[in-house]
Amino acid sequence: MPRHFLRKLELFTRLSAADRQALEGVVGEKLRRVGPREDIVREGDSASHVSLILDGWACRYKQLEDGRRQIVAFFLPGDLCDTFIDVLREMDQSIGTLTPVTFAEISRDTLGAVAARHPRIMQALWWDTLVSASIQREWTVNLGQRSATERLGHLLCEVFIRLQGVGLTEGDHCVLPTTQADLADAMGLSTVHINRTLQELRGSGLIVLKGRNLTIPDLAALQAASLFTPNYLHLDHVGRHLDAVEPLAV
Amino acid sequence: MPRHFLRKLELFTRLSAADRQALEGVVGEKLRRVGPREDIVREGDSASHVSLILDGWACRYKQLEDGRRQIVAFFLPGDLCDTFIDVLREMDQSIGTLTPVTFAEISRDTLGAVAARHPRIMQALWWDTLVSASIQREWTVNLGQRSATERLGHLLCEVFIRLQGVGLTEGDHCVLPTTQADLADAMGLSTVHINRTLQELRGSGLIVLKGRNLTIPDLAALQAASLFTPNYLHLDHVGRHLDAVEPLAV
DNA sequence: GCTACGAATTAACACACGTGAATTTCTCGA
DNA sequence: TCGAGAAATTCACGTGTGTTAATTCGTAGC
Repeated sequence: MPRHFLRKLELFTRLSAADRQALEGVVGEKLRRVGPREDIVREGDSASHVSLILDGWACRYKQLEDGRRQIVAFFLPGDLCDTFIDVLREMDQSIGTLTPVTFAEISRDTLGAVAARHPRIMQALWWDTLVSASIQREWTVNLGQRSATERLGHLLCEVFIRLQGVGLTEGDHCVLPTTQADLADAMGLSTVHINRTLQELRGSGLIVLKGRNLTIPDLAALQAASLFTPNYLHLDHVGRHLDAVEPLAV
Repeated sequence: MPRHFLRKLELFTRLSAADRQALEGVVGEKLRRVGPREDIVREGDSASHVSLILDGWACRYKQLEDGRRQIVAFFLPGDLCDTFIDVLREMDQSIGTLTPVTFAEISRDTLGAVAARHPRIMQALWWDTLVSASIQREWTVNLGQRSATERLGHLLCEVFIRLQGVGLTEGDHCVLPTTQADLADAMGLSTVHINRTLQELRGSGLIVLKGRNLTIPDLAALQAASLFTPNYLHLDHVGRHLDAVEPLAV
């Protein structure tokens, strides 16, 4: 069931059959399905649950008092939403869906128990968390320094490579189910300018975007044009770096 | 010695005398002192060390190929630099000083051992990590949605309150040892525009900035003008939220 | 196949912010 | 006290991106 998630974790470590089985059990517990543009629950119980996206796209966002919205992270299939982190009191940031989404609501107790019995899972979860933090920092760079074209190109590279990591690309194309307004909120640009920028990327042949279908004919070229380097996604880890990544006293 | 650090952790939990003593021992191990505008070491040994800022300001930044620099985080006295996180291979992001800095280089083994024997320290370290992540997300919002004035005002609110948390403010003023160029790199603005924006904040009486001395006569007013809400700093936690924050299977 | 509504696209105009460069002010060591 | 370099400030001008609003396109429902 959580094949994207498993596939992602295996980018980093090798899971045993028992590991995989344990994770599948956990995911089966409580499945939820919601439509597009809905908020995934986060009050009260939020501290006790983690959400694992099985299908569809979601995002973490913050809404300012005057209505401006900033998307600070995209959640793709296989991503864990650490909803539990800071929603303790004020829940300043929310998690909402962009498309219809199927996700598993996992109680932290359950996940904690599994992780305790399966060290590799624990390590993989850690890796995932650290990568998410790294992505967050890269978004800061993206918003702070890159021009609209670079910025959007950078995002498309990231999304494509992340989707690739969970087996959701085919050759040089993938889906891009977001609205241009969603992209605008993520990039800190207006929808009009997102549109202009997409045209520009299309015009220079760096992307082909028809409806929800995105094709990147020459990923290396798009990367170069966007000053994108994939290192921050840390896909180059394979097992032996485990010890270096493992956090304090597990 | 690590009084700022201890003070910060105690914002969140109550440490015993033994806890404090353990931390002080750890910090004494290896002190380092570097000048302004230097990089704090991060190769090879970086994965095995954590740096604790004792005095001075540092930052995490990324430099693009063409020279543009984005500061993605400020490290103030009492802050832990989780250098160990992603500098494993490519070390895409660096940590550098803004002023002369004194810091303790703590081996992760040592810190891990201490944390294992002192659960409250472990929890406090966790809290600190989660707050850092929350701040990072807020920076994304800041760069994406806020105007230059709001953005800079927001940063000043954040810095002031963080300094307050470690006892480095006096009444309504504190130091701001950064260069306008540093602020520019952090805010994704040009130095010229930082200057203009500072003038504007001065003009409206929201700040008084003379040399390195920053006064905020009416913090609430500055907060309002900057759409700042302190909730993301999670200073409202006191002990009893521990269980909710404690991460997976420690 | 037609309707209706959201999404994408386009256009005209405004302005926040960037750029380059000169000038002034600070800082601090000799 | 002076001088030199760094930081701050100011100016003139250019431009990337925002805003508003109209138009076209796509698509789901009837």
